Amino acid sequence: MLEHVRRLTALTPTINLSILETNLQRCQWVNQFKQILSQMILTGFITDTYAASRLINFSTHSNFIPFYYSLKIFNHLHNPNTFIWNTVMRSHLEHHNSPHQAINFYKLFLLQNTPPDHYTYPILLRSCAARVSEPEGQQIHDHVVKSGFDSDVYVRNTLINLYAVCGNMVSARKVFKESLVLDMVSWNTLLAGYVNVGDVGEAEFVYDRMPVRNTIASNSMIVLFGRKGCVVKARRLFDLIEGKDMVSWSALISCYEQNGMCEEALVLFVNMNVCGVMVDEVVMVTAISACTSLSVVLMGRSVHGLAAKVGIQDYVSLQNALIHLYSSCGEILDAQKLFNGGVLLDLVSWNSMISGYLMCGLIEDAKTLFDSMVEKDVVSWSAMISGYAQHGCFTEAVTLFQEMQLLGIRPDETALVSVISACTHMAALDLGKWIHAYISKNKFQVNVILGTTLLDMYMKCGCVENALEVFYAMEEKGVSTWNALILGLAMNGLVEKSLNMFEKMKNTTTLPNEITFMGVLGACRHMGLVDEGRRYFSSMTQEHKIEPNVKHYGCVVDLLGRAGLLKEAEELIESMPMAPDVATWGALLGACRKHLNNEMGERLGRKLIQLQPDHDGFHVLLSNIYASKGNWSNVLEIRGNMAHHGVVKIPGCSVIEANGTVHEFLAGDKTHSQIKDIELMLNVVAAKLKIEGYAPITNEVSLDIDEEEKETALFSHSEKLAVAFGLITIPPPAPIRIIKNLRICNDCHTVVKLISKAFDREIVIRDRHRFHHFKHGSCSCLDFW
DNA sequence: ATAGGGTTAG
Repeated sequence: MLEHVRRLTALTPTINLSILETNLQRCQWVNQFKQILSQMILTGFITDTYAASRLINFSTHSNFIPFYYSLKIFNHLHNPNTFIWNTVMRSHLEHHNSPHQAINFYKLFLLQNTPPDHYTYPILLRSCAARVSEPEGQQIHDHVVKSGFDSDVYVRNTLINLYAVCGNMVSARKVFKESLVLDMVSWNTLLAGYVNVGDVGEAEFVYDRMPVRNTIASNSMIVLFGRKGCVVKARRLFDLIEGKDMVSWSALISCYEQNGMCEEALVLFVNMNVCGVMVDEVVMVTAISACTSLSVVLMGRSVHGLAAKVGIQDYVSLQNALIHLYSSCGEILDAQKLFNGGVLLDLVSWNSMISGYLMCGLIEDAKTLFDSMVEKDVVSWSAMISGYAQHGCFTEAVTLFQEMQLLGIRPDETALVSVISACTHMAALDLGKWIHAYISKNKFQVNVILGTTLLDMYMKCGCVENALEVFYAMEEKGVSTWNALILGLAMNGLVEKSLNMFEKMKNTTTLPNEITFMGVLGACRHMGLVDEGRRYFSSMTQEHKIEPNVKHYGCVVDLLGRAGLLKEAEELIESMPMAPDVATWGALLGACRKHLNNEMGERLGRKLIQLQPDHDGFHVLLSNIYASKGNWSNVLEIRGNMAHHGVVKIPGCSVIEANGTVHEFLAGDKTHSQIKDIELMLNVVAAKLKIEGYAPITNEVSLDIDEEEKETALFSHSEKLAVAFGLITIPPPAPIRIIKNLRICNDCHTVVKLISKAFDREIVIRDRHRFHHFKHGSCSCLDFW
């Protein structure tokens, strides 16, 4: 080592201040720096405090010298002066993102009996501000007062900033008021504090009383107006600014963007370029974000091109925004190209790419990338879990959540929401309850989204009591919360309570939306409240100015149809501004059958089968109409057509009893004993039905099932029907598979309707899409939202 | 030396 040093110093035997300055100016590599350092140690020049401070200053400000070098030099100094201490502390704060270390160095500094100067405290106060740590800041404030630097205007301004950043405007204002000297920075800092806490009144008060209003102050006000949704005020202020700078434009553009006025944001961005104002990566990120919201990939490409032209395309934030843009617009290859070619990628880039893949449905690619990550954060896990949940991979979502638990990573709200929604879809009540307990145990804040998701889960799993508990415990409730409550109660048959809750909602400031009215109209339908249904329907359009959607119409058509108002129902269908969906027509056809209006039923049924021959529902509805009149030859004709069109489906669903017990019915991982109960039930029904003299139309149906389908599910719907009519015996239990995208078919409906009639028992069946509520041999459905 | 603008998971 010593030999090495000697060899190096032999090249430049002497050193003094001017040689040091020259050498440092030329220094571009770590080895050159090492050479200078060795020389200084060997000549003893390092003990010259000023020379040492030049060396430290250089090393902390260069980007090629590792920070531990600076610290090593620092440790070798015998008597570092205040300047050197300040340099090291500032370096921790500014270049190494460790304000905590800056404060630790201050503690060492105090032990040295070296007096701090007026540069020392601003550095420390900024460190506290960076950590948003008011108690630490308060301590430094005490030191400031003791050391007498509290009259320094720089120190006072950084104190105002500290309290402002921590949101303590009382203290910020106190420091401001007690200042003998106030400059523009003091005013702007106080103003920025009120902007930070979102206090428009106080901010305007300060802004109006400023002796001089410069561009920085006006820009702050634009930001505030933008955050508060006062777009017009922001624009007016922008137009009044004499010397608009890049930040003024940037602030207004992001004001538009944040308030959903993305076209205006882009127009302003183009204008900014036309006016020859310089653009940087910050304003470009905002512009790209606006392009993403509007899905205008071409505009995004031109911003990308501009960034390349200006030479700032390598900024990580810009690349991340572009990855997000391209994957949102389905241009996943462009996103991938950016990601693979990115030089300076960060965690956000990886997370954006993962969510980009997920957005495009490339689940495997997302998982591969996720697995290859060396360092994952909560966002990575949440993105992956919620991606799984959104694509119906509920088992995978839950498995990944459990993996995350095993690694001891605390999930965030997104992960919890996603996994609860997976539980909702799978009717995995036990796991859902476990997660609820986990949330309570770990003191997670149950906010609107999380609370609503839990409430929704309990409602959709039939646990009304638990759902209500969650509802009442929630401090803040959003429209989605009320919707989950109102719809959930209606779904579970508590219709009166559902309507009561809607009346309660009217007393709050939360306005109902189209989903709320789905619940309300659905409740009226369950109860057969024709007048109320009509009234709510008109209040939705008249008072609340909500355009009814297909489902709203369908609901009212069903309500009218059930009440026997077939003509009115048909007229409503004809008045619809959009094409009626299958359920709407189904409601009217079902009503025709119930009210024995064969003329209308046959007319509509024949028309619909012609329009949509591949839909099993219409065939069944028409055959039911014939069956109710005993026209068996017509029934067989329609059933034959069904087989011809290949529309016989395999069903699957879960049955939820009023007490919340969930039975997997026809599919799902359940024990044989539960199936046996159902078998037993069906056989009893079969016996009853036979006595009542139903015709065995199921002969035909069971023949329609092909061998392949038989292997897929243990209970095909035709077998069930056959069982119900006592025509065949149940085959020995085979392993039951979970069938995805379960859908209750019409024959399954028929069976359960019969059960509900025979046992005079209400049954609620839930599949992936809706609740089926069976009562007295008829069924009404409420769709999920 | 202290004051103003942006992005990612749902």
